[in-house]
Amino acid sequence: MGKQAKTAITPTREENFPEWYQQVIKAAEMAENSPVRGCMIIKPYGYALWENMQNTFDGMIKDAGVDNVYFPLLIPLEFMSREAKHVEGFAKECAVVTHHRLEADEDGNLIPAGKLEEPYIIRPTSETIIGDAMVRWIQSYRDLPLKLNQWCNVMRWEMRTRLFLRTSEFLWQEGHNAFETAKEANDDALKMLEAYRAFSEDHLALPVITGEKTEEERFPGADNTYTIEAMMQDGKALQAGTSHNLGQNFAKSIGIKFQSRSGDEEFAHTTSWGISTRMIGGMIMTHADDDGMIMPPRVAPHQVVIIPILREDQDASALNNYVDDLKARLKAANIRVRVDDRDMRTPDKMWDSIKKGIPVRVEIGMREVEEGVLTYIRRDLGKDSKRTCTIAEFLETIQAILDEFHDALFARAVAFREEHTSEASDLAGLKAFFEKDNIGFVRVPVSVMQEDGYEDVMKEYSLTTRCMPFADNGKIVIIGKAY
RNA sequence: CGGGGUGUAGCGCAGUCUGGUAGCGCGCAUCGUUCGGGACGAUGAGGCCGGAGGUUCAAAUCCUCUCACCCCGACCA
Repeated sequence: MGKQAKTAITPTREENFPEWYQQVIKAAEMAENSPVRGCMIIKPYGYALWENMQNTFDGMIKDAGVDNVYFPLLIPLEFMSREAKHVEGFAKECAVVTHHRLEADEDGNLIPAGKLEEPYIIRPTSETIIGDAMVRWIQSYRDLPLKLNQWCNVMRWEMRTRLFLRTSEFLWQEGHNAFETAKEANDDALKMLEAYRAFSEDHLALPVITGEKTEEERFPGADNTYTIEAMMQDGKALQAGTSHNLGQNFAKSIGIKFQSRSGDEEFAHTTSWGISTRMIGGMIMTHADDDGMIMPPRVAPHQVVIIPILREDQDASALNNYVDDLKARLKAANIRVRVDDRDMRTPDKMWDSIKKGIPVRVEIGMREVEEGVLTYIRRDLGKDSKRTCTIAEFLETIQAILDEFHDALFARAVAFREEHTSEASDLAGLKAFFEKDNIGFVRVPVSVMQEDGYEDVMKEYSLTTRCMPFADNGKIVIIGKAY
């Protein structure tokens, strides 16, 4: 009524984008802040999404000939210092384990005791400890390529955190591959980036620009850093995944060598590549609207929600049988379906499914039961998309509906990105764009990075180079604000 | 680590200046009427007022110390 908001989420994107983002997560029950500073609690609905993402991408990793492994959470401090560039990159944000026991003092407070001879750090990434194993596992060119991946948590002591986008602890996969030749390694870095692009676009409906990072944005110790960059609805960029060609840099600093075909001792060429729970943040900021989340169907925890609608004076058994039967048939068709039979008012269930972004909502009341039909609504199109069809028809078309849903989400995101991408030929043009409070990306010739005053402009508008798109053969660099 | 702010019911807050034994909204529970795009009424449960010490007949309120968290700046997927 009067005090009722027009949108399910307040504030709207327009009013306050960062706050809107937090509220979408809260309303969809995906995650919340934890008692541990900077760390999140991923709730069942959010974790189900992550599991689906993992399952899909894990299959792609295995198709690429990579084996899964697991290495320890703790890394000997000394390992870090083996890689000078690594120290530069991560030392400032490492959590350090210095004790291995707690003792009670006279007041009963627990205090750390048993100081460790050598402290451990909690992995910010596992390059060094996996590299240490590679040193032992690789002796001959016959041991190459060696391709390893692990799904795990890592910790980086971030100053400012935001759910999914930047948390001190986050979940990811980190791949670490070693090769005989420079070309193989570079090809591999590009191949894994292509896997990220495919995963992102074909499964998350997240359009990305593939390209190479500029020198200033490159991963410490990498020869090349490749990236997928997405544009959020506020025009900011999100680096959604990176793949690094480390050349022989890493192998040299840690000692990964092998006997080559000619019998000489050579250093391996390595790559590393990762995507994380950050991608979930990207999906939210790309797809969600002022009524909450919109889940891309291929990874959505529930693709279809069935809401039974029953008045108290009606007999539930006929409806229940009808709904159970439909559910079974959808499951048999490999559709992830949920029946919302919770003890809640019907309108509340509907809004709940909207805020959670379940792609297709099916409503079934006695009307439908009597006629052998169902009514469904697409989340992205809203109540005007309401259709009634027979059960048979629905079963036949649901996969196509979900595919169309995916395509529509993707097309909408691409259109947004295109609308908010401009071209400029020089620094003055770049400055003019951001001076006017425009949002989005500006494509400029790479020579702009050489212009006098370039750094001042970048700093003034807090801009960063996002990437040099492959599509432009390294002639263009995309500049924008970023997460 | 600098600058600013906040700790009172599950959540969001008022009360603090001007001490008098704790309140509002949402949520939660029960009952009734409701239920196809956010319902309403009635009743009810729930609080060592962040912690410690002090002043006082009396402290959420005043004083001292402490802890935690948030925001803004320097780093990052």
